[in-house]
Amino acid sequence: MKADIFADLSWRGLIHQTTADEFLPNWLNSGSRTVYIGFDPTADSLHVGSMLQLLVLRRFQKAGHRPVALAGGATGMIGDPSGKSEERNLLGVDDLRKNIVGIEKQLKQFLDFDCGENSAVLVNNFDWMRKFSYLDFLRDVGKNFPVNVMLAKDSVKSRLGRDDTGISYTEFSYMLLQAYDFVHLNRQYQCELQVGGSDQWGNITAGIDLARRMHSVQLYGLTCPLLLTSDGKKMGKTESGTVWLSPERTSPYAFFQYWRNIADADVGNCLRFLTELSHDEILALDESRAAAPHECQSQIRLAEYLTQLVHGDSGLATARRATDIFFGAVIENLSDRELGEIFADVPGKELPRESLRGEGLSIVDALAESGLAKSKGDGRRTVQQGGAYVNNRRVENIETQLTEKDLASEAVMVLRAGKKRYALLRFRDE
RNA sequence: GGGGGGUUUCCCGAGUGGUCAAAGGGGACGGACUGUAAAUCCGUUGGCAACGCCUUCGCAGGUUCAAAUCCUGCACCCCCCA
Repeated sequence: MKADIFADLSWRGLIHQTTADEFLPNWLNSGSRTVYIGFDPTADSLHVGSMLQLLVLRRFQKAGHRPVALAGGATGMIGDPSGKSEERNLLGVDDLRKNIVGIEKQLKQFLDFDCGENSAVLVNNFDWMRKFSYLDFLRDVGKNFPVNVMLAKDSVKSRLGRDDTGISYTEFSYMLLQAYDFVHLNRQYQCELQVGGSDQWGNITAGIDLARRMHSVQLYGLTCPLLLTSDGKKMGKTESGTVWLSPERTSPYAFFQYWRNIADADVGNCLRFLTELSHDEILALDESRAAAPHECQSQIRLAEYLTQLVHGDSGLATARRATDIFFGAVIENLSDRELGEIFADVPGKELPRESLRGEGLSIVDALAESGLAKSKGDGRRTVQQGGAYVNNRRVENIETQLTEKDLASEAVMVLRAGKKRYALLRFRDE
């Protein structure tokens, strides 16, 4: 085998729990194994939390194992109660289908599907679950689940004995589906190891038990820690929402900035969990962070690495250029298209081009129109306090009139109030 | 059923006839500092055709040259006694 995957995962802190601590290291190093992780289609894109799982799968592949990525078309219809304090709303079938398509696209991006022996496999559990009749499922699968064992699982226990919320039969049955997936993948692909977040332990062990009961085979499980910040919150959530992998939902710039702003206390874990940087480089970054925290070398390396990985070279380039501009570089000689990319997250307003002719448009009116100022008085104040910028040049004079020569590109002008609040004005011809 | 207190600008909260666009604090915003952090400091914080004008102090009327402030009615909230 190419590398000692278990030792690497362990060094990175990616192993939370396994079903066979003694056995797994040698087993993984002595042959190519098939490993599976499931992904929930709760949205049409994966987010930062599931990225950790996906990257673990990728690590397995790079170490010579065969990864199976499962999109939960069937399980998504039911809803995993693990880690949820309340009953879920079921997703509509159409949404689900759309989500599966989006997620499969992302899974393909991280795994190699064309590398011979250990090419990745993409499956959707709807494909085999749909064929099951309810009666068959109860006889073949349900019979193997003692309810008293199911009741003891954390995911179920945490929902029982509460007055405000319970658990439906549907969600209660969820673990049977996931357990059966493991058995099915074992039969069809000789999959023997299931990996998941630490909240998946109950579902994974359920699958291992089921395989033993149905086919007398021994399977294995490994869980990873959840990606949490040092104050115990889920990573990848900001005030403005979740950080997604798809550029439609989270622009490369916003993605880059998320990592660029990770707290010192968290960035070490992120480097270990989410990058494939060498141990030496990570240790060197740890040292540089202790010695010169203000240089943010760890954050920058992390942001560049992940943006490149998720959005590619061009995404990274856009993010970099946007970063320069968002932090004050004067904006000139750009095209409408480039500005559109860079300011993808920025609100805009259309105005007739006519307003730039003659006298021009006063800076105060422009701020008010763009929404950066609540009123003209507010805009006036912003200028007087030195907080108004056009194309990142500070506007000193309250009397300033904007004309066509203030355009940053063919038809767009970039307004800014304060350090970070931007807005675009687009001037269209009549 | 009786008695008392309250309702103020984004929030809390002062103001009890003119000097009130309304103290103070919080929040927010701008500036400085800084590591794109935190803290700190300074400034701003109803609108506008702006040394002036208009709108705002629960709602609707009234007294007055002048009302957030006084009177009447209404709505809602709180407390005490039955």
